[in-house]
Amino acid sequence: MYRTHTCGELRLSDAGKKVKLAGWVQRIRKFGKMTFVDLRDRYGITQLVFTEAMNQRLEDQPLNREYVIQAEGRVVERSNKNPHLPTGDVELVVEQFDILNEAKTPPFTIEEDTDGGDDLRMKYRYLDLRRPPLQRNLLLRYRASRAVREYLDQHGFVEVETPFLIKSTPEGARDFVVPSRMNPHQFYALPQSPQTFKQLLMVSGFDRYYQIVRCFRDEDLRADRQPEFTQVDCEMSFVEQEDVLQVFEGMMRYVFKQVAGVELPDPFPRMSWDEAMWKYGNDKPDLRFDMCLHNLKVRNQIHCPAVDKSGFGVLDQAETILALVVPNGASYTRKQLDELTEWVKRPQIGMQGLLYVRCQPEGELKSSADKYLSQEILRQIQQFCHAQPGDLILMLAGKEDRTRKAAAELRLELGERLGLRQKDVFKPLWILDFPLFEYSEEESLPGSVGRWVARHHPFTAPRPEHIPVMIENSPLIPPGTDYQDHPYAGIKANAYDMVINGQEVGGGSIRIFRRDLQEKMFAALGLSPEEARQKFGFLLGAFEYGAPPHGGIAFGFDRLCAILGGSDTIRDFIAFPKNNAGRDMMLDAPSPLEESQLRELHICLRKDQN
RNA sequence: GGACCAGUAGUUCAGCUGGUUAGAAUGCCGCCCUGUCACGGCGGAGGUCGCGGGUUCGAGUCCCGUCUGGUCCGCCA
Repeated sequence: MYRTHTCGELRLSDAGKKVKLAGWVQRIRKFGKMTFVDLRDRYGITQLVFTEAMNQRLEDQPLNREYVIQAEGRVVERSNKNPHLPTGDVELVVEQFDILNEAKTPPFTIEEDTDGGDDLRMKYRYLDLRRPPLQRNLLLRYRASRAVREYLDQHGFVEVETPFLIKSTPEGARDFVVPSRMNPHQFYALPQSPQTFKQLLMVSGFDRYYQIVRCFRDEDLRADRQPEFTQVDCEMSFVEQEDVLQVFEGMMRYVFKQVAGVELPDPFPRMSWDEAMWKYGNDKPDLRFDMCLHNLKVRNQIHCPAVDKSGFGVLDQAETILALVVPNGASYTRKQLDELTEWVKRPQIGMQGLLYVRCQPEGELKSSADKYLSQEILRQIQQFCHAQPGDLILMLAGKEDRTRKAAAELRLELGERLGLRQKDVFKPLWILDFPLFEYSEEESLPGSVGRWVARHHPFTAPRPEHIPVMIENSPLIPPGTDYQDHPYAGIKANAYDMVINGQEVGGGSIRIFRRDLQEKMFAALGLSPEEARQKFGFLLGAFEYGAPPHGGIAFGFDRLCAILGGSDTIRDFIAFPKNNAGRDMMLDAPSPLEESQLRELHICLRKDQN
């Protein structure tokens, strides 16, 4: 037996016991005739004391950081207690010890806060994972996955595994691809999600399915995006949107309660996609603070008469004018305002500038466009935005899409600077009534300028009242017409996203379950009947054998864990993550293959163009 | 596909308008220390300034290229 106790469990009540501990040497404090050693395992730290003879033996068997040792001795009450450690009332007086394994000096400190950069920490991930914060994160992840399973199990869901080696799909993200040795010149794709399989399970009658499953998407990455990531994938039969929302906000309430001790609201607030875009400029609003957008002018429609023919070109020529009110922001200095202006002019935001109106406490209005805008106009803008004396109005003007996006970003930035995005506050909501289609100008169909692409995925059902619009109209967008005027632009999906604190944690839809509508959808997306049969024949076939109405949802599990842990970085919640180029820095993958292996796969590499 | 930032000791970083022998902290090694817990004190070792080219009397510093890492836009149904 290597140990009788862990390094986190000894207390004053254990004093006098003879125990064995094993773990890693965290830190050594040497004095001439005695030595203290902090011994660490995942349960905690216990101080070992080497006195007299034992201290002598350290001369022959010196210890160092991260050595794995075993120590035996008596637990005693400390004369100097350490209130910072749970085990700080006691220490182990070592009577015998063994070095189980020596260790090189690690390249960074293995402590609560490390001195290592991301690069090194990823390369030596097994060392980084020794650190308490990462251990806490992985334990939180484990608790979250258990809570998910408990809840879904209690609600009659069945976990079913689906294959990883599947068929490439035309819509959506780029597929990761796996060559088939036994089928020369043919390739599997790794699933972007088990979408079609879970629908087939509904056709099979499984009724309530879930899976905590890895998904793969070969797209460019971000700090919070991994090429392989984990979803909680769910599907139910004989349900409408309302049923799905209730089951899964219940799940989220259960998980938050179990894992973080947080009570989420019952029910979750709901907001249409249109309202979210109008008030927050964003389909995943952060409701931890208000500061809604004020729509002074939208796509050349005047909502605040003061900005109509104001005589100020920036406003008069803008397609859209949006404003934000910073409570008590009138005290912002010129320097702070200039800084915000620079912020919106960054290429990623891309605005020409930022207009501001200070509502002085005495009632006077001071604007960066005083030369052009009268007090009367400013007064009307103030009233439109419901700005109080002492507040600051920030205005953005320009093209609708960019301006709305910039205003949304500015809102979040201001919320951040004002400390309104607290880590321990959780504001969930549902976003409903998404557009079914999105316009893509890159790909065109014959006789059409651009084409429609599925905003969610091609299996999403339209809202029932919009089904006729889809059936009765051609998806083609004739040259010379505006796609925004096309009937398809107004079709809403029977889809829903769950948003928490400005992050999309899950999304799903009621699915199409009739062959005719599914074929119409494929046609709308520009898939010929032959292509549709080739790519999705199995699904269309299944729909001919009694497919029940069904719908579901999938949650991004990595991100959910990060939110539960109050962190922005999902990498810290994945045991072995990849960097932003999709590289595993520890394995140094991906890597070239041996020629023999390529030959076996019937693959020959071609030189890059240019 | 594009933009920006960084690369200097094991590690985290400083190094101004180019100018003598490239610094700090921490870690590491040695010596001293019986109550520390971020122990303390004294001493020491440790550098191809990412790589290649250029400008210059002279480059860590300026220019060009390249590689690596990071962040973002596009992209991610």
